Amino acid sequence: MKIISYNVNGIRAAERKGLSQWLKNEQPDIFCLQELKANEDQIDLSVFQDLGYHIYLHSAEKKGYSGVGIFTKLKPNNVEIGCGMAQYDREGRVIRADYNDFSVISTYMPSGSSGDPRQNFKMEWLEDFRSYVQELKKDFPNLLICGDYNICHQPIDIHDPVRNKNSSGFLPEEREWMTNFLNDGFIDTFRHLNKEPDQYSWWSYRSAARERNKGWRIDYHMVTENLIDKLQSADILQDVKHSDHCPVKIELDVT
DNA sequence: ATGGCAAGCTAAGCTTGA
Repeated sequence: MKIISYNVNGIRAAERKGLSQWLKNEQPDIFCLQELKANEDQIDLSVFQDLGYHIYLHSAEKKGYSGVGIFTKLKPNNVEIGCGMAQYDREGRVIRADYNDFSVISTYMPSGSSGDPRQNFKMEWLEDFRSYVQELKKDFPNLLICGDYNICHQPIDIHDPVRNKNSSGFLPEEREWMTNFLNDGFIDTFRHLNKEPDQYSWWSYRSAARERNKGWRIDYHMVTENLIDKLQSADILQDVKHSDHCPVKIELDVT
C-alpha cells in the first residue's frame, strides 16, 4: 500500500499548479492532505473522484483556513472526523480512516509562529493530542499518523539548528514532546530508514530557500512499533512543487 | 533583530504561516 502525505498549502492553488495530474501519475492508494484552505463546496472534487478516490474532508470553521483530508482508493470500514475536542476540531486538524489491518490519521498540527497565543495553543494541542493517541491506541493498535507536525525533531532535521534554536517549530519543549511521542511507541519511518542530512519537507517562500535547500523536515509518517515489520520504504519527494511543502511517501505491507 | 513570500479573505489591506 502506497501512502502519501502532503501539506498542499491550499488545494485550489495546488491544483492550478497541476496537483491532480501529478496524483494521476503517482497513484498512491491513500493520499492524506493538510492545509486544504477550502470548504468542500469550494473544491472541484470530481477531478479526484475520476481518479478513483473516495474523498473525506475535515474543514475549519474559518473560511480559507487549515483543513485536512483523506483521499482513498480502498473504501475505509469507518471514517472519524475530528478528535472530539471542540477547540481543535473547529480548526479542521484531524481525520481518521479505519481499514482491516490498520488506521490512518491525517493531521495538521498548529503553528506557533504568529506569537505567544498560538504557541501556547500549540503546546496545549501537543499534550492533548498525545493523550488522545494513547487512548486511541487501545482500540486501534495499528496506527499511521501522518501529516504536518510543525516540529523539527533533531538538528539534522533543520538547515540551521543554531540560528533557529528560538524559532517555533524547533523549540526545546517541542523537540522534547516529539521524543516523548515516539517513546510512547511510534517510529519516524523516514529517519528509521534514512540517516542522511539535508532531507527536508518544507522551505520558506522567501530568499530562494528551496533552491538553496534551506529547509525544515516537519512532515512525517509515524507508525506504531508493531507495524515496523510492514514498512517497505519511506521517501521525501523533494522535486514535487505545488506547495511550500513537498509530499512524503511510505509503502506499507498492509490492507 | 528584522525582513523576506505566498494563499486566501474580501475588495486594498489584513491574517496566517514556520
